[in-house]
Amino acid sequence: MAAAPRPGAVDKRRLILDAAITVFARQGFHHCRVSDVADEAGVAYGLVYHYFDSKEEMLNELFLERWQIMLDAIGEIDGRDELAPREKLHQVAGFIIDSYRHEPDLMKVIIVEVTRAANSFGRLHLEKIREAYAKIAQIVESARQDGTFKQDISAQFAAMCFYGAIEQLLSGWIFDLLPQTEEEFERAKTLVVEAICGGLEVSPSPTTPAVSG
Amino acid sequence: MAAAPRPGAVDKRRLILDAAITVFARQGFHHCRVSDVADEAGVAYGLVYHYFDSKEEMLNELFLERWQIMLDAIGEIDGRDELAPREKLHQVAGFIIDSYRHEPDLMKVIIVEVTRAANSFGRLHLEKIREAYAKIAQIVESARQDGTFKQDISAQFAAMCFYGAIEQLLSGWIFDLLPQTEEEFERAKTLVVEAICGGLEVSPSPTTPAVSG
DNA sequence: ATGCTCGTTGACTGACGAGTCAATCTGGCT
DNA sequence: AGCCAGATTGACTCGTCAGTCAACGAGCAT
Repeated sequence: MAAAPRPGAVDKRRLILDAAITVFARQGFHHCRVSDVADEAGVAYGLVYHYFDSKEEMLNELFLERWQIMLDAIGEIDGRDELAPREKLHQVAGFIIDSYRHEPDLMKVIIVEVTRAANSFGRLHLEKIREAYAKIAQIVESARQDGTFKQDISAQFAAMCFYGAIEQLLSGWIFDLLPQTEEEFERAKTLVVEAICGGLEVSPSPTTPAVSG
Repeated sequence: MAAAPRPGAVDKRRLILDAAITVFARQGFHHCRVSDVADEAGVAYGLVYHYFDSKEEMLNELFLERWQIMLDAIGEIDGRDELAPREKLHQVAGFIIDSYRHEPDLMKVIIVEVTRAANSFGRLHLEKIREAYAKIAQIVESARQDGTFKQDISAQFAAMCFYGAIEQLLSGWIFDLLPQTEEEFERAKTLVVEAICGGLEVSPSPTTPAVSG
C-alpha cells in the first residue's frame, strides 16, 4: 500500500505496527481501541486506516510476519542432518524461547490473541498454526524411523505434547507465574527437552547417580 | 439470588447457564450477544439479568464451578498413597480428558475463554488456575522426593510441561486437529503420561522389544 | 377477590468504538 | 509561483450491544 519511505523519513507503517504490539500486549486486542494504537504511535487516528484496512489487519500482519520466520527456522533446523533428534528439538525450543526473550510483547500477542484464540484469529490462521505442528512432527517422525524415539507414540501426538509444553512455559512467563531471568530461559530450553525426550522418571540405567541427603 | 425452584418447575437459572455454555462454545464469549444466550435458552432477554449481574458473571460462574471440581479431583488423586506417581498423573490426565469427553463445550469455554485468555478472564482467575498447577506440582514433588522422578527438573516446571501437553491435546480436539473417538481419548490418557514420564526416547533397557518391519 | 411477591417480558437507552471523509499539509516537480 | 500526489489530520457517522426498567403474569396467602 505504501512504498518504502525516503531514507531519513520515519516509516509510519512500521511505527504503527510496533505501537500495535505494545498496545495489544498491554491491553489485549479486544480491550484496546484503535485510538490507543494511534496515540501510542504518536499519530493521528485516521493514519492507521491509511496504512491498514482494519484493526484486525494489523494483528494478522504481526502474526503472519513472525510465524513465517518461525516456520522457516524450524524447517532449517530439521534440515541439519548432523543434529540428533533431541538436539533438533532443543534448537526448536531454543528458537521459540529466544523469540519470547527478545520480543516478549510480540510473542505474547501472537500466543494470546492468535495461537490460543480458538474463537477468532486462531481459526483464521489454523492452517499456518498446523504447519508448525507438522514441521515438529516431521522431526519426531524421522527420529521414530531411525529408532531413536519410541514407536508407540505417534509423531503428531508427540509434537502436540512438545509444542504444548513450550507454549505453557511462555504462558507461565506471560502470566508472571515463572521467573524470567536469562538463566531461567536457558535452563528452560534444556529442561523442556529433557522432560519430553528423556521423561520425568529416573531412567533404569542412571546417567545421574542417585542423590544423597 | 434465586432459591431452588419448586419440584416440577424448570430451573431457569440453570437453563440459562447451559445455554451460555452452548453459545459461548459456538461463537465465543466476545462474539456472541446476551440475546443469543437468551434465545438459546428460550427465555426473554431481561431474564438473563434477573439471574446474573452481567454477561461476564455467567462465564465466571461456569468456570469457577467446573474448576473447583477439577481441583478437588486432583487433590483426591494425590491423596491416594497406594498409587505410583505415574499412575497419579495418569488419573489426572484421565480426569481432564474425560471432562472434555463428557462436556466438550464447557471445557472449550473454560480453556479458550479463561485458561488461555491472558488478557481478560485468565488474569481474573489467575489464582485458581495457579492452584491447579500447584496441585500437579505437588504430585511431582513427592515423586522427586521418593526418587521416582528426576531431581534436576523442578516440580513446578514439570507440572507446567505436563499440564501444557494435556491442554494442547484438548486444544487439538477443539480445533479439530486431532481425531475425537473414544479410543483416541483413551489412548491419549496413556500416551501423554508415557510421553512426559517415560519420555519420547527409547529407553536404554527396553521394556518394549525392538520393532520389526 | 384482593393484594403481595417474585418471575418474566422486550422495547428502550446510552455508551462506546470501528471505520469514513473532507480538509489540510508537505515536498517534489515544472 | 503554481500544481500535483500522497501523507496526515481529527471530527463525525453509524451500527452494535450491554444493561435498564416499567409493565405484565402467575401463584399464593388471607
